[in-house]
Amino acid sequence: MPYRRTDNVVRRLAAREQAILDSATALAAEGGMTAVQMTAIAARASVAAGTVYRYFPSKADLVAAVIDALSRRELAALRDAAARAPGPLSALAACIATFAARACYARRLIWAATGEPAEAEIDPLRRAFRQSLAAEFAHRIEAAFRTGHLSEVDAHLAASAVLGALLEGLVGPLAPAAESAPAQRQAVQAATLLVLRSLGIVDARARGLVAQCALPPNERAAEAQHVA
Amino acid sequence: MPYRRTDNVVRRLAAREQAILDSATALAAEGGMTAVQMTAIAARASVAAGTVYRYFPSKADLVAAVIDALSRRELAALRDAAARAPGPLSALAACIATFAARACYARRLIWAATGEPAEAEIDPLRRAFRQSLAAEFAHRIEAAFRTGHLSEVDAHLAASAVLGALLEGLVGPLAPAAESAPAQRQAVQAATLLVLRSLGIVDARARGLVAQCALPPNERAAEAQHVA
DNA sequence: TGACGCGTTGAATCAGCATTCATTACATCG
DNA sequence: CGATGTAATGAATGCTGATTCAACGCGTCA
Repeated sequence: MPYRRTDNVVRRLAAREQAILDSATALAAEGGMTAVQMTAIAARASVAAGTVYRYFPSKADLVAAVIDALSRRELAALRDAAARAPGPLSALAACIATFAARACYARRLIWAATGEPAEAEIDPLRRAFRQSLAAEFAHRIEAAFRTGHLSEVDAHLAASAVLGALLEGLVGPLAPAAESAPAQRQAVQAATLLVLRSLGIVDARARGLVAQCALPPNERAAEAQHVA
Repeated sequence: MPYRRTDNVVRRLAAREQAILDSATALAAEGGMTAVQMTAIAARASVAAGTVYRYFPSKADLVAAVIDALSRRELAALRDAAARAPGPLSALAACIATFAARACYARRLIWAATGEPAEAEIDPLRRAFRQSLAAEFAHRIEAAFRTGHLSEVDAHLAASAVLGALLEGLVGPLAPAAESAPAQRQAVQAATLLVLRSLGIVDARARGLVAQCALPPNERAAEAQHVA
């Protein structure tokens, strides 16, 4: 009878793969892309360097998996936030505010996955990540526009600009180091407001939308946990 | 009598230094940061690898010089555009539109100098470049705010967001490849409009400002030359 | 239990580039 | 024209970090 993998073994293998993935993610979140090195990843996952290659054929593939997982989590959160909203306009606002808040909490990781120096090999992955975020925004922008709530804009351009503004304003190296939680919340709201106004939503209304989006603090904390 | 450098020689040395600088800049503009390699730079400047080190102690210093020169050129252009404007609000608009237009023309170079993967060593330089651009925007935003033309905003945050929006919308990899000159001009105007609105300038007024900023085509072409 | 296959190990290998330096070519000067 | 100091050369060196692979150990099966 041919060799078969026990359930137990299958589980251990899966756990190990996850451990490697987590290790890589944690390193990225703590030290940025420069800290994502095969030996470091292996060490952190309590595994030998060669073992990593049994699970991921190359570093690029591993990083791809990390970014892919992050991408799925973030997109799901955005869609979820949008789905809870009563209409297209608040869905758009919720989407933006949610991204801003989450990006702020998982700042280093998001920056590593979108903006930081890295090998050329993995650049396409980061592009894909940005692409999907922008596409999500574009989708919401178009929906809100169709119901007549926005100035006419090129949704694609606007979505890119929104993404860039949030990333640069909140997670990039120019953004001030996160001090207190309230300060951070305020930054998130300010950024969201800017972005909503850029889409042609008048100031007063934009402020209303931002206020609506604010989640109760404990719920936000819970989300932050999940991101980390 | 001690050895002295003839004027002629001094000139040749300066020319060579400039050639090296130009070579590095051209490589960055054509192939991005990955193409900026010492041997390639040397070859393009018709010089041996070692020679580059007579002029720049390390690659980081050379890249620093490239970015510094770019930074000075761009900042000068922004200040110049602002100085021509009749008041703080149009100065702000001019500054934004000018950056947008120039970034669009020197797209690859600007992207290499601000957003693209690169060695960790030179990351601080890129940060400094972004920093000075953002500072220039912040300065104009504050001036315009003091004359009461803008919504209240955190100038620093707003400036970062503006920079991010323009970079992501116009020069980053998500931005559509530049087709025709008119298409590009339109993109520049659309991006400028978005950004002005984000600062709380109402749509109609923002459109007026954008229209004012449009330069006659030949003048823009001349500027583009200078950038390249 | 013994034979066998799969997963693991980690030191050795490989590759890409920046950087060095012994040598060569050239300028300056008496 | 030598003598001497300066600039240029480019093959060799060094470093960093991904990737490989022969030896090993553990789990599976008869």
